[in-house]
Amino acid sequence: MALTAKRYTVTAALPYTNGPIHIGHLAGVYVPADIYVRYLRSQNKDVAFICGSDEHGVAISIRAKKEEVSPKEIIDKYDAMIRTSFDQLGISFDNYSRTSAEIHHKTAAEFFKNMHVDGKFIEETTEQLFDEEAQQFLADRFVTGTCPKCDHPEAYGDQCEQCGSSLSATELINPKSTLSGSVPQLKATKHWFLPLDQYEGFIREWILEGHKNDWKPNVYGQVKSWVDDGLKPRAVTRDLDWGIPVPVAGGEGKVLYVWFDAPIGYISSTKEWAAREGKDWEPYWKDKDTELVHFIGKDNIVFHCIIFPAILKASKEYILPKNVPANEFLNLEGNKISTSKNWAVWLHEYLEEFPGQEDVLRYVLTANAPETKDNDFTWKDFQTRNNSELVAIFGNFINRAVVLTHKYYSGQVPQSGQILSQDQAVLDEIKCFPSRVGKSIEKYRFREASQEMLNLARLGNKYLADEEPWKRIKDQPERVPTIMHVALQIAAALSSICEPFLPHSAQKLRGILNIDSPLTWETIANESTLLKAQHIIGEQTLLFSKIEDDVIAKQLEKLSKKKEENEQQEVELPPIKETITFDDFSKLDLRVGTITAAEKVKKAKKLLQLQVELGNETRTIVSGIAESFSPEKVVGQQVTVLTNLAPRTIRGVESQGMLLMSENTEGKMVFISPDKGGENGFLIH
RNA sequence: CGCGGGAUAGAGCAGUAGGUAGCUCGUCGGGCUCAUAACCCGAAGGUCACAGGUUCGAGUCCUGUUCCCGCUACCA
Repeated sequence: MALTAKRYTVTAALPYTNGPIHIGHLAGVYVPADIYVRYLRSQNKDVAFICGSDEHGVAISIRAKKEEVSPKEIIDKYDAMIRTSFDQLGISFDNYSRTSAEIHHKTAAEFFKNMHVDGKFIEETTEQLFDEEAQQFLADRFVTGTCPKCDHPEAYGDQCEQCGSSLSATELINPKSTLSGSVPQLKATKHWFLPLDQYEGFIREWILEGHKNDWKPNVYGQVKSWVDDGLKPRAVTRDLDWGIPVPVAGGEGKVLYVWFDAPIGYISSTKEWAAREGKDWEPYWKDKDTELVHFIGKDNIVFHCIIFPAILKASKEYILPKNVPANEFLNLEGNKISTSKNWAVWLHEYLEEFPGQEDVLRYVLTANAPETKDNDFTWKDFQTRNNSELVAIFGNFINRAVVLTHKYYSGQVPQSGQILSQDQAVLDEIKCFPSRVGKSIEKYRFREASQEMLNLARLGNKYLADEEPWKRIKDQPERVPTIMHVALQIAAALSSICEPFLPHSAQKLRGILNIDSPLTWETIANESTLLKAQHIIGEQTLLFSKIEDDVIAKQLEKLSKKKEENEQQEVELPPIKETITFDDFSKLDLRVGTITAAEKVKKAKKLLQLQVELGNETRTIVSGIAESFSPEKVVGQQVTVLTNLAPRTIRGVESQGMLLMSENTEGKMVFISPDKGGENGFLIH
């Protein structure tokens, strides 16, 4: 492994300025990226740590329309918020830009133009749904209508929730725009496509063969899945008024697809930084001796491992990422973090409620990072990790060493006497830590690295417990200077080793030990004396403080309040449909039935194929309830059946009727079944 | 359905050249009292999701099954 590259370009996923930053973002991307970068800097490496706000895309445009403000107001608000909170947490970007910046518009447009000139795109005109009232083309998700496969009246343009089939918006019967409610019309529109299929061989060779062993299994597996599935051309332009205008002829009224422009934002941001620092940006993206690393969450894998590399490859000269250490997701108290449901711990709120405890959050998110699978953040765990790891092990060791030094030597590092074998063992052990922690970081195993860092504090506690200077001071006072001397060396080493993980505390610790400039890791690995005899250490203060139960209780209470609010919101019922006549109603043939057999429908996630006994006959009915009930559970269930619904073939099975179902607040299906004593086949009226 | 990731002590996680199952927290017992009731030592606690198979030997390889997450929504 070893850090051999001449320079490093490290990027962290561009946060989307549609909301503030929460702990999921931090654990997945920004904290690990920051640890990695701080580590590189501690090794005196040339690093550019690049990020910025991602400010284009449909979502922002839609949101602006709904709130009746300009997109700019939204992005300005969140960009400012995100910047401040990153800064306070100590995420040490070399540059944090934004994709609405002029330099980015220029850079992205240039990329597009050059690729266009080189014939890297294919152009295609298709018919898409257009909302006259809102004056815009509709993304599939913004169209609803009747599903052509199962007649479900509220299918989305990309997928029907009822039968699970994936659709395209133009297939929907009676389509409706979710923006204005009007009926959209088909309209021809031209778009530019990046023919990813032409890059299949390149991706296969580069990742599937070249990075089989050094990339994380989740990343590698995801890429393999996409490639094996066959890559298809992907549109890189959109009909939208918010974004970077397509800079070639025929592109009027169209913008670059947000996923085309966003990763280029890394490059624009690098340019911005280089200009400010008086550097040349190009080596950071074009020199073969540069290592490019993208920190992202798992949902971004395809963009960073397939689309962006294809763009870089097409533009020549550019280097490809050395690694893309994507993390999995973090849950909160057992539930998925969700911006829309407000189910999150927001960084800006945390910073306000836990002033001076930025490092605690950094530490907890590192120690419990979702590196190999989704993990759960709980406030209880947060408290435990703070109280029994940071406070009890790390902070307490420092405090013991400092208090004893003040007590016995008025704060002066004592001259060590004869070094015994156990002292030497500890001094030797200290020297191993820089490479031990470093190795884990270089392998992107930050959880492991943080625990290794803590082991240095454990070493200190054990050393004090074994040598018992408070006893020796009575029976063997000549031993004590050596013991304290060694203990202080551990404390000094800690002040630097912990820096990537706990930058604020590292600084505080340097204050406590009165160390002016940080010790380099190289010094720690090679020298036995980090704090010389006679050095005066600083005032004793606590490095970390305990978090009491009531603080945690308050956070939990806050969350349960949010949960209640969510449930209340979900109870919002749709309005009563328009009045019908009795004749209309009597057309429905509703009968009591009993499910006698059930099995899953092949190739469908939500469907069960049921045999329903209706007195004189047994019918086959396909129903979208597989996610709420297992086949065994529904057998014997009495149900209400709409028997005169026109038969329809769903996934190759003819369904001869429909079960009446309702849904509860958790989205679980509920049977509308007759009270006890209903008889199969009898009419319901 | 398919594809990808995951399933290991009460909790969170390690464990890929297959060879007596580890770490942290928690629990229990002991020690110590310099320290933020902190620290140190020891112990209990696991049929490594389930079922088969390969092997002298499998958490580790193969097959099948189950459950969770993602691929699919303004979210890493």
